[in-house]
Amino acid sequence: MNTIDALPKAELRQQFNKTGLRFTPQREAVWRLFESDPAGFTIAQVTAVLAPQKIGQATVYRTIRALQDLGYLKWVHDRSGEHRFVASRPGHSHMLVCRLCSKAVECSDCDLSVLEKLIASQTGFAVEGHHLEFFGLCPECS
Amino acid sequence: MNTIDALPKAELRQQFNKTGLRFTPQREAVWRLFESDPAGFTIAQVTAVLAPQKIGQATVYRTIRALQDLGYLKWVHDRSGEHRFVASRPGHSHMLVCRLCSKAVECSDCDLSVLEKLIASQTGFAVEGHHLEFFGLCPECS
DNA sequence: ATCATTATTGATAAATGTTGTCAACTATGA
DNA sequence: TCATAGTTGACAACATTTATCAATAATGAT
Ligand SMILES: [Zn+2]
Ligand SMILES: [Zn+2]
Ligand SMILES: [Zn+2]
Ligand SMILES: [Zn+2]
Repeated sequence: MNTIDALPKAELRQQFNKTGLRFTPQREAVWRLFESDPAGFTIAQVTAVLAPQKIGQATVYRTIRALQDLGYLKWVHDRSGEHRFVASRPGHSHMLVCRLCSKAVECSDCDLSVLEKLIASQTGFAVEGHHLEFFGLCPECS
Repeated sequence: MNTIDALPKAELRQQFNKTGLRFTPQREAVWRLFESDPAGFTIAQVTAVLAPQKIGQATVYRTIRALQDLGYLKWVHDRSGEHRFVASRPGHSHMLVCRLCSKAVECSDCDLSVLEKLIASQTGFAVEGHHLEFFGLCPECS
């Protein structure tokens, strides 16, 4: 059960190539791992899981950064405040993270423009963007 | 120019003591540093600044965690995604972070309940809380 | 103010986490 | 198929975080 619909392999390859990056088996392995679990992984977890497949940690770091830059990976916060990476679609969105099963689902259609205008008028701050993360219980855990 | 009004030293001491913690000169020094600059600091910056005062990095780590637990320190993200700590008042709030001068101001009175209800009805997620961070330009940098 | 209690400190070491290097390798477009 | 240029992983170098512990000092009670 995935957070997002399976991403065509060709699309991802194209996105990599567009930036001069190559879509290698190692990078595909990292992506497939994220796609396999909507709860996401910390970097340490990814290296641990992929170690048997002989994928070096340098590659893990590089790939996670690349996927982030392409918008296919976003981070959410753990209870302890550390970052966990989660598969996502490119573009701005918010994340809903389950307190129990840690599943994260992406939410793209929430509008904060009213709030941003309110802040602008109250504080004089010119808001350009935001990061918003929700936590609670997913339907299955409720 | 501080983000927040100066916090009475006695209040902070009391908050520490209430939890069985002691308000030491080292802890006060760390707090004063955060209070002195609304842009906040990364852990590395704090240790660098306080090194001449012979404050060990272990103490810095311990104190930052304690201040966080008491609610007097919150983190924001800088461009690279790393955490910077900023003085704050206990309780839930949002942060407005300036893209240019990095100043962070706390914003306590924004209501997301409407949005949370919308999410609940759209996704079945029972929202319990959130983390919201704005970025843009402060009045001085606009 | 003095004291006994008990948390705190900082130096050091140990453990983790992250980035740099580079020769061998391989995905890509022509 | 081939030349080009990005990628890999082992390893080292570096950075960050946590653990230890004897000496020190803040606290609440007296
Ligand atoms: Zn759940
Ligand atoms: Zn973060
Ligand atoms: Zn809020
Ligand atoms: Zn500014």
